[in-house]
Amino acid sequence: MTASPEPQPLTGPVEDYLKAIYDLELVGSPASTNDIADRLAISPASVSGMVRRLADQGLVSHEPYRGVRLTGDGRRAALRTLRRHRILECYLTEVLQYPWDQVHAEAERLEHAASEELVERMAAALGDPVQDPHGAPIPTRDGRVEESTLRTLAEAAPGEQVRVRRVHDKEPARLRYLAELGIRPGCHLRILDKAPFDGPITVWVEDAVGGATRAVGVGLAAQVYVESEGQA
Amino acid sequence: MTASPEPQPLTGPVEDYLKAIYDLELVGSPASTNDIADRLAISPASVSGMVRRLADQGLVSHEPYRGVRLTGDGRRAALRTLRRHRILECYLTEVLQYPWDQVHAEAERLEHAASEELVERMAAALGDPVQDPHGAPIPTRDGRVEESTLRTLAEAAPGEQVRVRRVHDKEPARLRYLAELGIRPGCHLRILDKAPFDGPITVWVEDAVGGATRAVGVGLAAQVYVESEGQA
DNA sequence: AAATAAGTTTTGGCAATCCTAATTTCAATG
DNA sequence: CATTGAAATTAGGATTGCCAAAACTTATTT
Repeated sequence: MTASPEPQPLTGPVEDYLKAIYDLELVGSPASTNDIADRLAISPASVSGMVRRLADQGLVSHEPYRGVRLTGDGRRAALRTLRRHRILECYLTEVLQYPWDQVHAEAERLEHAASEELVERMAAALGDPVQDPHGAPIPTRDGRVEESTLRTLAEAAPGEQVRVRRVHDKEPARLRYLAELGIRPGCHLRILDKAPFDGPITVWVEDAVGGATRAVGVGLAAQVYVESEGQA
Repeated sequence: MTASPEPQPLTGPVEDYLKAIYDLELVGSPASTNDIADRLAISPASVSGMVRRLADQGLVSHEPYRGVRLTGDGRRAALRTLRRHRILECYLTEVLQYPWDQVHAEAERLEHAASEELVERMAAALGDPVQDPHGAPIPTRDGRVEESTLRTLAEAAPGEQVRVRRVHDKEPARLRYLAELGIRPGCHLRILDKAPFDGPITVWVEDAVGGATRAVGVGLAAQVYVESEGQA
């Protein structure tokens, strides 16, 4: 039995890069320099520089002009950070009553400073949650996640009944608006109509008080992940 | 009525310097380069460099070869950080059941990342505590503290009865040992004996189960602050 | 006053991260 | 196969923070 090697502490920026690459890789292909740059709002040139350092540290493998992939170590580090981030989000929401749209930003800052110890105490206080307030799965202590491939609300067809599983968490304004509409993980929707030419999607929100009809633009609908529950 | 100017966010190291200078200034004289260096465990050369930047930012005033003093802005910033630190310590101890000797290190990391918002939510959850687990006073939101000048246990005379008000918090090992002895803020001691030549101080610890006699070296006793409660 | 000890500052460097501008590479097109 | 446009990389700089070693100031001692 090999002792699990103590993961050396990474800097904040390094953790951010690894998270971004992890996320970009989820769709299958390696993460491109530009995508990483967009995601982190820094210049592509800076990404080139950092990617070399990450490769030197064995956290990613880099094929020039082809993109970046996490190594085993890199992936484990990314998942540790993701676990910290998502447990922090749960804790801020459930225990400290943080508003839905603010938890992401706060967790983003805390995740680099919080120790495993602290995060595990929070997880225990919450009874080891399995998903964060936006529906994202929380990696286990030993680095397992089940990242389900979900369709977005923008892809659902009229007549379908769906359950919202997850929503994007980066933009507070959009989150506040979704909350207003009553659309949040776990809620049930029926797709009533989908206007042509990328027009709005009209849905029936079961869980709103007495149910309600709402129109959602495609841009927003593309950030809402759903799971099919049947046809009307 | 002037609007309180939004304090710009400071970097972690800057906050650490300000806290150190605040602490060193408490004894009256300006903080010397070497003292700051010792406190932060960095070289005097680095302190010189940083002190210039702090002075440029108007956070400290610096008389070369004479020492450093916080300006009004610097003092306010130091107290904000101190408030964050101490509330975090309370929260970790009371809500998350952190062991006494570990809260300082965790709070030290979190204080630079936690927002006012988060800290105020924690303070509210605790009912606005006025002192941290080691007995240090918590500055109010508007930057008031009552830093009482206390004697140390090393200065107490045999026959005195004292109440422990505060203990140094930086060294986990010493804190664990003090906890073992039953010496913590709020507890009552009677000084039984003080051996010559900086020898140990023998005390009767009221609050230990059934009371107990303990011998404490001067080094440790100098880190325990007490308030007189009478003579035997 | 001169010498010395103690403390402080300056100098010159290094590492991590970021930037802009210029250059190189890849792949697609005429 | 030469051109071209997009994407990526390198070059050259800035900033924040840190350090070790050299140079300097102050204060004390002879």
